[in-house]
Amino acid sequence: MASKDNSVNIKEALPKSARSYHHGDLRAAVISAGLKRLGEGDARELGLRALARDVGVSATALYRHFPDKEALLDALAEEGLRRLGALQAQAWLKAGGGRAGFKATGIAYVRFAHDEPALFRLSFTRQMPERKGEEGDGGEVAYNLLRAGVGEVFPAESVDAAALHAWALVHGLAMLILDRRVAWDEAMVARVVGLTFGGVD
Amino acid sequence: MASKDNSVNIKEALPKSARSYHHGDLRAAVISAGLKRLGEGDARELGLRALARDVGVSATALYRHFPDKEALLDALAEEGLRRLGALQAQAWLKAGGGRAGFKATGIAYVRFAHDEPALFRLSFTRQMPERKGEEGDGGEVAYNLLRAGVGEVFPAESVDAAALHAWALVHGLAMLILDRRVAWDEAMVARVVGLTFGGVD
DNA sequence: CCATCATGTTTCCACTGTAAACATAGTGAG
DNA sequence: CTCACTATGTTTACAGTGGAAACATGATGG
Repeated sequence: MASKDNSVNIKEALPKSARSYHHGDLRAAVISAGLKRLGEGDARELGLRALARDVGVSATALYRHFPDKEALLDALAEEGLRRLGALQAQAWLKAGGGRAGFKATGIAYVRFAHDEPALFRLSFTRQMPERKGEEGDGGEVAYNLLRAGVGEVFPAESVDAAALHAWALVHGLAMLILDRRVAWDEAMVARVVGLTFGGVD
Repeated sequence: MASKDNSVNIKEALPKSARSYHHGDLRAAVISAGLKRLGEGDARELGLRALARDVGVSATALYRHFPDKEALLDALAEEGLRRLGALQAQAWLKAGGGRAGFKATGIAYVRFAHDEPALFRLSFTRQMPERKGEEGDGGEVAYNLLRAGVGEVFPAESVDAAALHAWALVHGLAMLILDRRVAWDEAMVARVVGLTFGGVD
């Protein structure tokens, strides 16, 4: 139960702390390094070796913590979803909930994609590992907020369709911006999101 | 002008025809092979070598026709956009234009993504090569249809915002389906698209 | 007929993910 | 305390990748 806990500490891979064999919680360190690398521009091809070098460990050491590279990327993706959820929750609160709050979560979604393009892309451009059913996957916060928001804004209509509509809108906007199909322009984003999410500015 | 013409002939790489040195228009053959491979499931990592083998030529031969792998992928992506545009145009006509036609183009967009996931992803998940300004890029048909449709459905509102809204909606829907965030369900897609695109069933 | 050039082949290299064998460092039982 | 055990990390090795360089060949135009 409590053994498979993720949720990275951004504490720079605590040099000497709790469960520390040789390195001191490598798993967290390598994820942290991966996030940093994704944050900078040199995203594409974050190689397994480069990542290991960042952390000061030899490449194959990572295989003690992840079965393969895909698993490592999955972990990074999960952390991305968690951060997205946190930003949305924050936006919702700051706007005081309701219609305005819902719109704010939508804008936060797109802004996150713009601010962390590599992380966002990694988080979503990845075949879902077919949920077992339980086990939080980091995207939960975002999804619950979505449902709640939809419930408030479209109380009468089909929640399923409306929720999917809202999600697809912001996700498409984010993707089109990431792939340079449309230029980043926050005012424009706000207007477009407003068309569906309603609410005042 | 007429020298850089793409637009692949699907004629199985015409064995003996016009400009045929050793192979007989390899460029077209390799693109065709790439599309086939994308069409089947074995999409991920369509390797340069495997592609060359498909076509019966040795790997480095491809470099006579494409500066590097990226360029090859760009060509495939362009063909994908062309096909998408064609399907949308067809859907528009069959529905008789107008609101219903516009909605049909939206549904066609998502259906294309579902039917050709690898090709769709490749076509869009690729940094735009910063248009020179002229030079059709295959996505033109789709974009023009979008503007025209928006003009008919939202004559009063801001065309820019409405067009972006419509595009983002279908694109997001497509992406979420591709990445298994939501299940493919044509009826649901039609309903969601209808929320924005309006029009009868 | 031959020089040229477009096309294709061979060979090679740096780099990648990862398997296998080995090394080491903490831990718990006797 | 000691010693086997296990979790962690290192070295080495290998197949596969995209791509450069040198060489081969076949069409073509003077």
